Amino acid sequence: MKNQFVADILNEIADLLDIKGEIFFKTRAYRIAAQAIEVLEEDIETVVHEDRLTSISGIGEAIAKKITEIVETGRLEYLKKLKKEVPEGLLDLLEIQGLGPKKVAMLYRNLGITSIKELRNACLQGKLRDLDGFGVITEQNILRGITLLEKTSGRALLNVAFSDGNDYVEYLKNYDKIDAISIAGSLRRMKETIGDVDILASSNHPDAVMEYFTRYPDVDRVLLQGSTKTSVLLYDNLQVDLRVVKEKSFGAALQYFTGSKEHNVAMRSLAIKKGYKLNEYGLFEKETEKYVAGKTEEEIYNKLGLEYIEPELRENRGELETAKKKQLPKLVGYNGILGDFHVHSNWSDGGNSIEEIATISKNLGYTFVCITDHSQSLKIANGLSEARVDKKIKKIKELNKKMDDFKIFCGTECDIKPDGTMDYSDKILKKFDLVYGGIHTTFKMDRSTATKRIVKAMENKYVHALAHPTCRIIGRREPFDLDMEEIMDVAKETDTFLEINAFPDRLDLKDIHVKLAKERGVKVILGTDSHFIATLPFMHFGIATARRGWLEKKDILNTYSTHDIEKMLGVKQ
DNA sequence: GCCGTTTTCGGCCCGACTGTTTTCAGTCG
Repeated sequence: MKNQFVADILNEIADLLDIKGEIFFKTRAYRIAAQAIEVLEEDIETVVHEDRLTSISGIGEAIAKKITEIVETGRLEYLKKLKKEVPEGLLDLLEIQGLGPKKVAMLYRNLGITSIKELRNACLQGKLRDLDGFGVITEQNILRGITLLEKTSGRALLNVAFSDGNDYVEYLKNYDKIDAISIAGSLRRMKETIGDVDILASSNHPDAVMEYFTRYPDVDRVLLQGSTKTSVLLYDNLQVDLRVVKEKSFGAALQYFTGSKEHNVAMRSLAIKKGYKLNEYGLFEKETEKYVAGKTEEEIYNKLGLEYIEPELRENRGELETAKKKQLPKLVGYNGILGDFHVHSNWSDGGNSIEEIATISKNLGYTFVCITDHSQSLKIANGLSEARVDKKIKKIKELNKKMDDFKIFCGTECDIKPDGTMDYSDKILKKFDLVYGGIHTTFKMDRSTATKRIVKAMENKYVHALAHPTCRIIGRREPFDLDMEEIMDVAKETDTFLEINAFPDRLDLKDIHVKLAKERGVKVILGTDSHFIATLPFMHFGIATARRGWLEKKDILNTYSTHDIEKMLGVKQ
């Protein structure tokens, strides 16, 4: 059973209880428990069977009992009972911006509204304005919220938010009343998807800055405007928030608005334990309210007895404890990668020649690139027949002779067939510098069959690496339900590298699996899966994921010299 | 509902903005 499945149920309970009007702290307890399970690195089933649930912080007797029931029966009576009391459609209403549990409950009790469709009709008929706390403007805002929800379905991919956010910051940098500026929020943490872009600035003229902010050419609509916080919606439906603070609070605010929420809660608790109070304006002595720190993030972390924690680590996944012991990893740098292992050329379904890919790679500062075209059975992608493999190897050999200080590896992304065998014979596989095994067909498989399929591929002695291990496509295809612990163990035994596929809609392995790999001693390989040279810079997002998984240079094949890589892959000189 | 060398009961992170009010509740992050 997936941990996510259990976490989703607990979050659903929290939402339902919220609408029922339960006390805030009870519903929060369910959300905290859900989060604890989401970041859990081991299988929740194992924890249940070994009776260790209550040893997880945030899970007590009552929730442990419910989790046990979910794991053992696949369902939960309590949830069934709640759903009888609270119509399920009300959960959809919570997704609408500006609607929370109190208002949703009000709509249900007074107007019997249980779906977005009914809500829209009620708004259009002006039925909401007579309810306590509602008005004409609320009706209009709800209608807008519904339209937005239908258009966006929530979150943006990292690359979209990254380029929108950085463009916006460049625009703001031109304004002389802004003293300091930074991206904050989940974008600074480089999370795989971004709900909205947070930008933080320091200035002594906040109102003027907000005015300038709202005049950005890509702004469709100003959602709210104040002197500390202003939100706008861009034409591509991404929301951007700007906060403006005084210089001496910039570090505290940056820390606070970078999050994650869970990291901040842990930080605040730690501050309280040490006799301080931490908020977005600074770190203060609890008794005297005396300002202690806040100009930089570093001084706040240090005052609390912690090493500086990189934004990518701030997810409350053990970073505070490790920072206390001064044992945080020295994360791989964004310029620490020497080449891309996963690139398709026009020999299969890519858009560029091997020469073009090599030239651009060299311009990016790389010392190597690996061309990994598809294998023969993937006809739709013009996979290479065995005869064409020999031709391609010959071609790359010739190109390498002409290159100074740059190496083109000849690889393949060889299809792993449903039974776990490879799409090329060992005789052919042997000829490549690097063999990725990758799944491109038959995605509907149960956990044990899918795990066996991948394990069998990794056990092939000519397979060096596993491409996009869970095969997810963010927003479009669910990941394989895999026994990740077994995958990790076999990867370790067979010296198989697991890929972080850097393409923004894959980012596969994802951060928590990367961290698991590191803890299991499994090495990682980075590739963009580019089919056009324009996407080679997506490597940045793969590195971000590596950093979110606590990886250092030594954990990643791409950081080694060409000579060392050849040795590690067993390439014939 | 969870948690605890300040507590097994009484806390639980907290500030900004909006829209509704006429001092505040709800929502958001």
